[in-house]
Amino acid sequence: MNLRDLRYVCAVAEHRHFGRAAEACHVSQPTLSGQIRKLEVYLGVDLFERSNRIVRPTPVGEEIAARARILLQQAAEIERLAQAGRDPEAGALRLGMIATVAPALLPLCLPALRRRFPRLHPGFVEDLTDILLRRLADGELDGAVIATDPGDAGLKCLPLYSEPFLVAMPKDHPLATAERVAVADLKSVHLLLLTDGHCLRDQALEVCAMAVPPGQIDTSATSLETLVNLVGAGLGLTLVPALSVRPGWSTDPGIVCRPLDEAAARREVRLAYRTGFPRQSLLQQVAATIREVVPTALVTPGE
Amino acid sequence: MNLRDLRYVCAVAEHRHFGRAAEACHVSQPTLSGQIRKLEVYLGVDLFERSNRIVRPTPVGEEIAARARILLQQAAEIERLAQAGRDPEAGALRLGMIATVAPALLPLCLPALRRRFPRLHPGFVEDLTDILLRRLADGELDGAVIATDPGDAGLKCLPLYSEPFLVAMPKDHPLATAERVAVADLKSVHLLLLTDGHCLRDQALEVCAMAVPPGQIDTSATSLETLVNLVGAGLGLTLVPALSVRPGWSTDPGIVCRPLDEAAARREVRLAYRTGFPRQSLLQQVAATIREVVPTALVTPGE
DNA sequence: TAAACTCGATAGCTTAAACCTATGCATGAA
DNA sequence: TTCATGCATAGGTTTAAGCTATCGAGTTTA
Repeated sequence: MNLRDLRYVCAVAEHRHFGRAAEACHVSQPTLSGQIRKLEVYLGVDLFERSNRIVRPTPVGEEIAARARILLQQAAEIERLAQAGRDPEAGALRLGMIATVAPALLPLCLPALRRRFPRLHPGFVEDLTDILLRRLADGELDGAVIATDPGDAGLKCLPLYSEPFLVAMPKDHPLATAERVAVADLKSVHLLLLTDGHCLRDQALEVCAMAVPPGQIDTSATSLETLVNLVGAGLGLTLVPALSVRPGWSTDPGIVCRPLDEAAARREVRLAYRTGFPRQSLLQQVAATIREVVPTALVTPGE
Repeated sequence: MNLRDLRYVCAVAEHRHFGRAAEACHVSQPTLSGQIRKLEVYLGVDLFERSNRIVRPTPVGEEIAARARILLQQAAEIERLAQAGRDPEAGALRLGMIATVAPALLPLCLPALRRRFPRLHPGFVEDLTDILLRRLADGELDGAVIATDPGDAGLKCLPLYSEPFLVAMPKDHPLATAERVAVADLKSVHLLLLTDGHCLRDQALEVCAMAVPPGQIDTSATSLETLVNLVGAGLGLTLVPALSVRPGWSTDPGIVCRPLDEAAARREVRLAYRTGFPRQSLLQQVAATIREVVPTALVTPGE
């Protein structure tokens, strides 16, 4: 049995005339007759009663035609669904972001994404890089904004922006007097870090060319916000990604941020996705949109 | 798009593996891959994400597979429906009967039909021959028990039984003394008839070789029962089909029935049906069943 | 009563497409 | 590096859906 066969049955049931039904189906009358006959043999029932002048559906034929009509409507529905799905800028797009990016980037890119892709329903998840990458690989996410090379096979990246680290310190800290901070000076200060798993923790340590300072585990924070408050309380210094710096910090917790003298003290923020993901062109446009809303100084040439 | 294609989509969505899905569909892997690819091109959407080691339905693919599953179930339902309809002894069978047959024949044949065709749901309509034949031709009835040649093109008949007419008269009527009544004697009696349209009226007149007796129109009855009561009241004589004779008549209205000396004074009761009717074999068995329950003396050799 | 007409069925052929086997190619594991 | 896995591609075969032409039963018209 076939969708075509069912179309033929419906046509004959409607027109009660093989010739006109064939015309409606855009096939010749013998073709339609043959297919109907074949279906009748296959089903083992007569669907139509062909007395000489008139064609009449049998009770079974009537019932089958009625159900076939419904079925064909649903088939058409599926095609319409596909048509809607053909628009890659429509539907849900599930994105992940690492915790040191999301609070700074979301307020910037969300309005832009809404404007640029009005039919898109973006969803956001904030988590550690490893967890985001696992969910991405599992198909739970369509993309993830991270700051490290995913390395993982089957994933690719689109560059978003290159973000320098700033040193955050209390207003009255000795290093705050200079315009820039020398990386070498950081070795002698008390560096506050995020908890394990945050890429920013590892990157901060790398910039300072330090291993985990023993005995500092108690000062690990779970968010940049907390970290900055700890700095304001005079517990130490920390590195803050440029995009996360807030003007309010200087007035409220009394924090100043100074750039480093090392140009390499930065992180590359990128959008990771599965190589097989079918809406890659959408992701490229999403990446472009994000680059547009990030301060131009940070944006890398892009793909 | 095709039912087969949808089956393939469901299989891949379920197994998440082209090879195993192909196996489940009893086709080779390239065949299945090709068909899926073709459907994707036709629909204009990727249904599956083939990253190297894993196959995953896209959101659209997932949705389409879910709907396809429902659709395929309904298609299977149609086939099951046909299978049930394949049994010609099941379902409704709409039969008509003329009014001078139904009251006598129904009580005889209904129990037998129920026993012989337990899955059949026979329905009965009692009306005049012409109306029954029109409804038969229109497809509102599947068969009609009548006592005349339908003549109408497109209809055929199965013989049921050959029914002699008896003369019904009051107990004390002069003709009641003889064992048989001579047809010639009927010319001089007052013959009571059914209203116009009943075949029995025409046949009674034919037996008596009479035209409509003028001035007798007021004595026309609409049922045999009434006619017999009129006879009992002494208003005249009438012809009664053998099967309609009731033993109670001799005690209650005081009627006797006598056979005629003319063997041709009878009617041929038959089952008419459309030549194109698909369940003719069922009708033949129904006719045979009716012949079995009619007193053997009346039954004709049959088809 | 014959001729024309209607309409579904049949015959014979053509073409499209579904299917097969064999092979390629990319990726991940030993 | 080699092997294994798994989907895609290539080329050829077969099924079946399609066509035109024609038949034949049953009506209608002349």
